[in-house]
Amino acid sequence: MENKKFYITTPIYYVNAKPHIGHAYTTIAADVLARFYRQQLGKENVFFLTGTDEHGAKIQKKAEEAGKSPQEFVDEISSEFKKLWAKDKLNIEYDNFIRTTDGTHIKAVQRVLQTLKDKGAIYKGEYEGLYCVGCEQFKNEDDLVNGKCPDHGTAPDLMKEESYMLKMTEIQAELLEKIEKEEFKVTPEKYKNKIVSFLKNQTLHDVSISRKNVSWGIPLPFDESHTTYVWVDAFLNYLTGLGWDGDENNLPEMWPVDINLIGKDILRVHATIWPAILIHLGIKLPKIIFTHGHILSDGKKMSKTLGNTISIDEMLEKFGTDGTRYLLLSAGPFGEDIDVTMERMVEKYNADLANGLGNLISRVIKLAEGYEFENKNEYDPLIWNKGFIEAFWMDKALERISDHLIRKSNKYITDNKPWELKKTDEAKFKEVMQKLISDLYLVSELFIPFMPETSEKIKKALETKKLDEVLFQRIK
RNA sequence: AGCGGGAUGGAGCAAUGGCAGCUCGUCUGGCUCAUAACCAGAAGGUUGUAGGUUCGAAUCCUACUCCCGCAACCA
Repeated sequence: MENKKFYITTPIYYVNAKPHIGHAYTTIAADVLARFYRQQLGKENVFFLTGTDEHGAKIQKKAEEAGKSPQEFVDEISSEFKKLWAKDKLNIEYDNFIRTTDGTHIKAVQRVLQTLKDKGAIYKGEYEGLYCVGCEQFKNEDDLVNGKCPDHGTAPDLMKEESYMLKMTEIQAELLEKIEKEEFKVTPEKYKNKIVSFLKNQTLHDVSISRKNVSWGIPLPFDESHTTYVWVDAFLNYLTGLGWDGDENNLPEMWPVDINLIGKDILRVHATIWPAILIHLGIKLPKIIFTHGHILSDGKKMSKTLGNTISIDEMLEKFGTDGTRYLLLSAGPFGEDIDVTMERMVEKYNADLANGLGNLISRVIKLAEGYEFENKNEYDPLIWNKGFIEAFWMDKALERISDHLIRKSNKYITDNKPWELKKTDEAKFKEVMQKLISDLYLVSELFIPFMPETSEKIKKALETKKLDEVLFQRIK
């Protein structure tokens, strides 16, 4: 059955640091999907949500270090994300940008927590964790260096603290069933397998959903001495981002989520705590959790220590908005880890965009100058990419446009020599050019979701037979 | 230790039982409409190692080597 609406989300990004290439990758992919479905279903039937996650101990600490209030700090970083998504940067066309510090979000979260408490899904228990006395905070294994707090050089103590807990064990069987039956589809397959084996092999323990000594968070409505643990706060954005007020009997029309797009680092929580909350509330689960891989650089995780990071600003500067969008999406199969290096991206940029697409447009426009041609393309652009995009094969979709249209057109020009025909056989010349122009109209339409600006520029050039600027100047 | 992913011509990838293909790079030739771009042809691989199954293996099985990641409240 055909979906009549399409609701897609990115994770909301934690504002402990400025946006990086990974955030950009997820968001570009979501944007391409959203733009594609807007073409298919109409703008009003698509909702694309992104935003920022702004509470928690880590933020509180970072703000302190920066000598700012938490609110100032999160305002600043959140706006960095917004700027990066703007038209002059990555050109992300979201329908809403939610912030977990929005008043409406906070109210809705509190309402949900109260409901969960009333339903008996939340109880008072104890959270056990590694506590650093110097930081007055619980630490995660990942925060530690050689088992010691990096700030204080001391090993944290195993400590217990009063905390409210969300019942996980009792929903485990139901969750597993929903995942196995793909009522709650975790995809690609390998990630589903991961989660299924995880859920089969151990009993989920109840999770702590509050913190006692973190002030930068949403206070529990039934115990103001606790703030809400960030994950619980964050997950609910997928609902509050639609304007939901926290009443489970009054869900937004766009619900459920069609695609929760996430990176593999946050798969486990998204496939356990998030659905657990919804099951407790009696709300339908998202249809699909799509997990994509990470961006590696030279086969390794990007890290400052290794010095192999590639900044998104650097990419934008070098490749422009559409170049960056193209390169990230075509770097490898969506879902797998993709490996990028600046060197290879420059190569691909030159090969596909400058020498391929850009040069093709130049030569066709020059040849067509002074003549009139229409768009006589016979293919339906909405069908052309459909199968691929529905399968999330954005890289394959791009590859096929390159192969079937761009390379073929270049060959067609060489084979038919329109510059000669122009002098010797005008009828044939017009026929050849008409075919080229029509194919390029198709190219411009197919690129709409991927490279909206470029698509526009191509269309304009085809209509006016003039190219105002060189598309994708070759990088030396 | 365990779990997951991977190893294919110089580089990056494709091919899940049937002649090992694509892009980039290299070499040679062609073209001159175009962004020193475009087109054609060529060279280059005993598919990580060792065994096994099969008429047939990159693909299935076993063992091993190496690389990467994960190892629940890290957003």
